[in-house]
Amino acid sequence: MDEQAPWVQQQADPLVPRDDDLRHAMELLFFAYRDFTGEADAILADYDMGRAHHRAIYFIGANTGISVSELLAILKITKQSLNRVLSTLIDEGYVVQETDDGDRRRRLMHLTPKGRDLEQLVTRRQSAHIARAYREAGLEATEGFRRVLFGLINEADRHRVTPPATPVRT
Amino acid sequence: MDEQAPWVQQQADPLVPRDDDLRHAMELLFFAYRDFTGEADAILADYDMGRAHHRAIYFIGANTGISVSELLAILKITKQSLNRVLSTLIDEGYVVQETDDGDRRRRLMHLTPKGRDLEQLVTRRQSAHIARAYREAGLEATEGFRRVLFGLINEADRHRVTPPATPVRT
DNA sequence: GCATATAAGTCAATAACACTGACTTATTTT
DNA sequence: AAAATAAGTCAGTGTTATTGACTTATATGC
Repeated sequence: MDEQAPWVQQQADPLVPRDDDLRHAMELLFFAYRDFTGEADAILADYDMGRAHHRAIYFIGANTGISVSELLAILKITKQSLNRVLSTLIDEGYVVQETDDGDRRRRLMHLTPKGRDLEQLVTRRQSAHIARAYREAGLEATEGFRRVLFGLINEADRHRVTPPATPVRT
Repeated sequence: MDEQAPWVQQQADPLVPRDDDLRHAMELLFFAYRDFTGEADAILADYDMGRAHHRAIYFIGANTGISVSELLAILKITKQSLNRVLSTLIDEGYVVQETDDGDRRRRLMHLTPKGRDLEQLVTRRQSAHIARAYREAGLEATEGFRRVLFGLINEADRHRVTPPATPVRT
């Protein structure tokens, strides 16, 4: 008796989304994310890197001076997984680490010019993808897109999203 | 000479999104997708399955009678990758294949009751996640969410998204 | 009927990305 | 001085994906 009878399943209240609307949302998320990341993956493959390298480069670029533990909290992977990626990026001169003067246990990371170049190459390509979708959907739709996605993020992690300099609307 | 001078970078035209708005969108996608899929991954781990198994179960459930090649086109993975996952699902009784009477080369797949149960267990949990975000964002925002995500999908694949029975608005 | 194309399945080898658990080193905090 | 924290490292493992070659069965075009 887990199933609802079909004649009461379709809710009149628009604040209670129907099952097929929720399925639709899940599929949109899957396909959009698949195509969005596929673009970056293709570029990174030319550099013998994968998605994990891109994520590290992106978030170090977006958070200059980030520590290893902060980056781990963003990526939600283990230290060992990050280490493999980070070692490569440091060895090949995309990222540098510097000891924090305030707390000498911490290693603050930033991109080298080479790292910045690669980050921008990928980010620009992905930006163009998003910019097109934004233009086609219209300004109001982009605000809704942000609101829903923000709501999908665990509350504890919402503060990690870097907000735009000036909000488009409140 | 790839960079724009900073004093012309901020566009007045709202249809040309700013760089920081696009970065914001990319981060929202990353965090939202991470937390959205994390939920399903956690459930599937109890069944010794991963994300790939879930995707297969989901799309077979959503497209009863789908062929192997159609499923490959949705997942955009190789036949070999799918085969490993599919073999497990068939061996353990979540999925069955039947030869298509019209074209006997094709194997049409559908979920068993056991498969349907698992699919619904995961889908319901994820639905609750989305339903909450939808409710919090409001009806208008959900429409924007859909419009932008749809625009992020490669045009050639947009027809693969199962639309809701009745569109919420046009 | 034969050649070609398509759908599915299979083999072997490989790589990217992730995991667990245990442990060391340096540094800061209590 | 003891405990906690940040980073790094070691060994072993698993999932998801890849490429390339190949087989089988069936359908289609000529």
